[in-house]
Amino acid sequence: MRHPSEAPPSRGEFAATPRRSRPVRVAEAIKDWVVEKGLKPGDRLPGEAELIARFGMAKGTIREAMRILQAQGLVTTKTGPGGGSFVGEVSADRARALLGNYFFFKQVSIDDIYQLRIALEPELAASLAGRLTEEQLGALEAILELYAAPAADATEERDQHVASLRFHATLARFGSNALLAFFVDFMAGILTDLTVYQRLYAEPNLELWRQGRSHQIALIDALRRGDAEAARAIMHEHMTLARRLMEDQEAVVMKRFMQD
Amino acid sequence: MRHPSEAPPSRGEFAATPRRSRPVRVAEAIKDWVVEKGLKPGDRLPGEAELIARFGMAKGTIREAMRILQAQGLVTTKTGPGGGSFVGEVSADRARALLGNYFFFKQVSIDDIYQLRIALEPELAASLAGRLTEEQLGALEAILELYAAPAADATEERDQHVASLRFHATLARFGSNALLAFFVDFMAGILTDLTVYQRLYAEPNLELWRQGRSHQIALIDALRRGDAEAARAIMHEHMTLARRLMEDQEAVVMKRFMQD
DNA sequence: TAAGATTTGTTCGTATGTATC
DNA sequence: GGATACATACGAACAAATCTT
Repeated sequence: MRHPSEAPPSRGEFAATPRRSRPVRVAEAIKDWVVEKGLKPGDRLPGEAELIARFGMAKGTIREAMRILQAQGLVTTKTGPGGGSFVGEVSADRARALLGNYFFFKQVSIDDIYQLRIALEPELAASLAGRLTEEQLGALEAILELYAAPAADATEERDQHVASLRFHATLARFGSNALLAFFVDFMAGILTDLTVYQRLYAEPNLELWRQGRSHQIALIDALRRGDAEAARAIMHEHMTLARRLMEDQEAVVMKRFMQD
Repeated sequence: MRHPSEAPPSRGEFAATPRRSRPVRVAEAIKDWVVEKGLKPGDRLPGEAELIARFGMAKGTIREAMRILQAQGLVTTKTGPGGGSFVGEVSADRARALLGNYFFFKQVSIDDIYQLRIALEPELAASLAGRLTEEQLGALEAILELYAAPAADATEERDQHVASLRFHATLARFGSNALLAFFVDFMAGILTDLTVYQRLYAEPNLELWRQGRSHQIALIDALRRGDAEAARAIMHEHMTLARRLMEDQEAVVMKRFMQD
């Protein structure tokens, strides 16, 4: 026998489960262990050597398990002394990418996206009224400055639109409802990808620029005044306008897998 | 030299990137390759042996790369003849789990969840009015039957509440807007986890049962009649009621990592 | 600056498990 | 049941990154 350390692979774990491979079982065990121990982001995980001993498995197997956790953003790993694996909070970027891949093979239309934006963004705006610091309001105004003048050509138009989406993403991140913030941010991310990779909004549109900008200026004012209903109404109008301007853009989306 | 097959590890990929490990680089290359080739779910990927040759890397490295893709739900793997790796559509379950982990360390309140449900579920209901088949309507009515009688004890109450959440999840899946459907389903999933793992709604509440059920019956009727605005209004009332009944439940959520 | 220690990263060769024919 | 084709797992050595002295 070459593998004397072959512990009885626990035929009695649970009969119902379709029998997963060892690395995924190890990964799940580690997840459970983290929850059980109440570990928090930054806390140390056992090193490779210890895991090899604890699970009685080969190095490669353990490494594959850690790769699974890394791919899901749950642990980070560093080499060198003091290095090792650590519990990691899943970043917003990674969560966006992971979720984006779910929609890769689904057909999502521009209209689908705007159905959600119209439902969510006004809610976000309303819930933020009167709750932003001057610094945060200033950050929003700084983004507005990026498209203070109308775009000269299609390229500049595209850059401005990306910046405008960043306005919404920034607003989302200021929200205290992490769920709402993520969803809004996610959709801004999709539209950003589209503009960058797909040349949406190719035609400079002076009217869009003028109205969009005035909406956002009015929105900042309402937020500063703490007028939730005004903020909601302005955002609703803003979204409705944006959707109407893209009515002919039936394009399906997701031109790539999202990385990280 | 022990590693003569060490091809120049392409020092010229991109200088800016923080230098990822080989497995993640391979995983990203495969993702790009899938997109480039326009592969679809079920299509074959090169086997281990071929990938080893193509990338000039060791088996372990390639295996770690495939683990990353598996963990993200992008490929599935089978052993045996005719086996190998295949492009896989990310399942809704996996997407839910992956996204759920993002919120693990964040504090999400019941109120946060209901802020979203109130914004989204009425929209979903409205967009489904008049667009469901008799079969789909029947499926919804079948779920309603699961709690036709008031719950006798707390356990039964809990089961009924889970079933009631399944009503919403089912409705979500009938939606044609994949984004909206996922978000609604995701929140039903969170609440289901809470009820199952955390004994929420411990007190049988006859009034909740009566009103909730009558809402859902009226909703099905509106959906069948094709009355979008009625469906929206009923769902809004339903959600508002549900939120009010949990106002004291400030509990934070996410008691475990979601598996698969 | 340089050497050493520590920890993950990668490789190679071999053996085992599993599903198909 | 045996042969085949594939993933899965093991183990030992070597490489690279990073911290300490």
